[in-house]
Amino acid sequence: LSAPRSIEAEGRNRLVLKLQSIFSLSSSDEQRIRALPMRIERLAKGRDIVSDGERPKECCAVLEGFLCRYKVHPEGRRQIFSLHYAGDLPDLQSLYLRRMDHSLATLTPAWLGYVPHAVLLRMIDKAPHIRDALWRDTLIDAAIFREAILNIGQRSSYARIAHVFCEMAVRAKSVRLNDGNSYLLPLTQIDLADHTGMTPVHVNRMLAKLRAEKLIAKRGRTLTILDWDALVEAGEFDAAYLHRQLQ
Amino acid sequence: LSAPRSIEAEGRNRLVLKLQSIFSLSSSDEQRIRALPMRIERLAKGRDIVSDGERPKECCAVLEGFLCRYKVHPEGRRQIFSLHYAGDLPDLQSLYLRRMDHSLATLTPAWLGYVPHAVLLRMIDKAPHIRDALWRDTLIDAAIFREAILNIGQRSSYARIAHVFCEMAVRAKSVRLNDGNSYLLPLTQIDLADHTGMTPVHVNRMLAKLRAEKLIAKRGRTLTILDWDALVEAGEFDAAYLHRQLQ
DNA sequence: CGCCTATTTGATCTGATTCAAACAATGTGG
DNA sequence: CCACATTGTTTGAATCAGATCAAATAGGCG
Repeated sequence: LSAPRSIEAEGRNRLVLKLQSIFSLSSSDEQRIRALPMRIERLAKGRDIVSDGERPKECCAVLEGFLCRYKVHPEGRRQIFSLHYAGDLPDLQSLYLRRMDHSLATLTPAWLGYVPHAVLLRMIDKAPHIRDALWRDTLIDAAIFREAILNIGQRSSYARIAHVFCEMAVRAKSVRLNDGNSYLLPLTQIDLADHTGMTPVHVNRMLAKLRAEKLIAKRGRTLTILDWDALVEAGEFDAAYLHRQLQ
Repeated sequence: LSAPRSIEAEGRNRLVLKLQSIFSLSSSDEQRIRALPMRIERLAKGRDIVSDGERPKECCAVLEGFLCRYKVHPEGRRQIFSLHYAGDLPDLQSLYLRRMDHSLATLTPAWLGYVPHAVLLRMIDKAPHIRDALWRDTLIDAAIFREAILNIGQRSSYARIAHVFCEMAVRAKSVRLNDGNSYLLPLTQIDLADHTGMTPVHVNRMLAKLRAEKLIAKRGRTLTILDWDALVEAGEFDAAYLHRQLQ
């Protein structure tokens, strides 16, 4: 059950790609990241990595797979806050917020690299540039949350779906998980519904509309964008909030 | 037009109270905060402090008044992301995200203390504890955004309003802006609508219901909580996400 | 193959929006 | 300090986007 070398290497690559997409890393900082000691583990899909209320002692890096952060509402409904590709550090905030106020789970089988808080704290103490990159990452995280508030609070259900597809297209591209106009988006319609505050039935109908209007195609876990400009317009998408470095 | 000494002193006090509510500050760190050089300014209500797209060179501390962060949706609708009392540093993220992806504005006349980025960067370099406190503050900010996503995405309109009243009660208390069960909440129903993703008309009806059921009373800018337990239940409120230090 | 999980479609219902108008409160200048 | 303008609140009626309920169909996968 130990990780094939290639998975670990590719995961570390995406970690570097992700950070480079939001910050200029020096080559020595890049080396530190590549050398970061990790406990590597595989998790099946639908499993919690950390759960609401826990006090984790490590952060997790996504080496492969697709995760989400979510919280379950008293009446049993799940709200997905954000989605995470390989390269992301989705629970960085646990470094300074001891107790989880939400859960982190796999949406597909995933390979994860666990880094103890103590190790991370030592690294950011020695490499202030990496600290700044990580702080910036958590701030972009917050910007993504703000956009989600706007998405759910103000946009029509049709636009909400289009917006998610635009955002994830940009983020997939940052870590080279796209293939031309196609990219990996292993979300069920139920997941999409939980992310956009809609019902699965209504997601299905809006998806049908997006397909009918030839903006996208979706086959299994692959989403193909057929008309980027039209999708951007439909989702009222402006990538500024993702704060990418000029690429 | 210069700030009365008392307003500045009280504002700095609330800044310290706010940070102490989320972090343990040493007395030397407290002194640094109290001595932080600021350019103090008064702003009328309804004015932008920083606007979407700008590249501010300073952060602002709220010394007195009530602010909101918001973004205007293409069709002209405003989404309010968060509300800010005296003691808050609502645009700390501009330290690491150069370009604003939303706006910050006054909801009441306000006194603000502007601190240049360079000054802040120097301070957090010399006082790593303050840096950690500020990082933690931005992380709690993100937690508040997550809760707003859950609020708008999953809760009924009645619960949404109740939830906002609970959150703001806790936050007002942290900086001593409450008076027993009453606290300052200078929001119009339009502001509340823009914050909760509802229409003003519907906010009005839900407010009437909260009053009819004797959970709250609202007179002008003061909100009085008549039945805290019932309000918490109505809003499905759990303060864990605010990550307050044990008080 | 057969089970389980997801997707699709149709019919009905409802919470919230929209439109409209009256009313109250607040602020401003003469 | 009052007249008037402006902004915010309240109420009613019509309408609609999206939810709910139900059932059929299609895909994965052991």
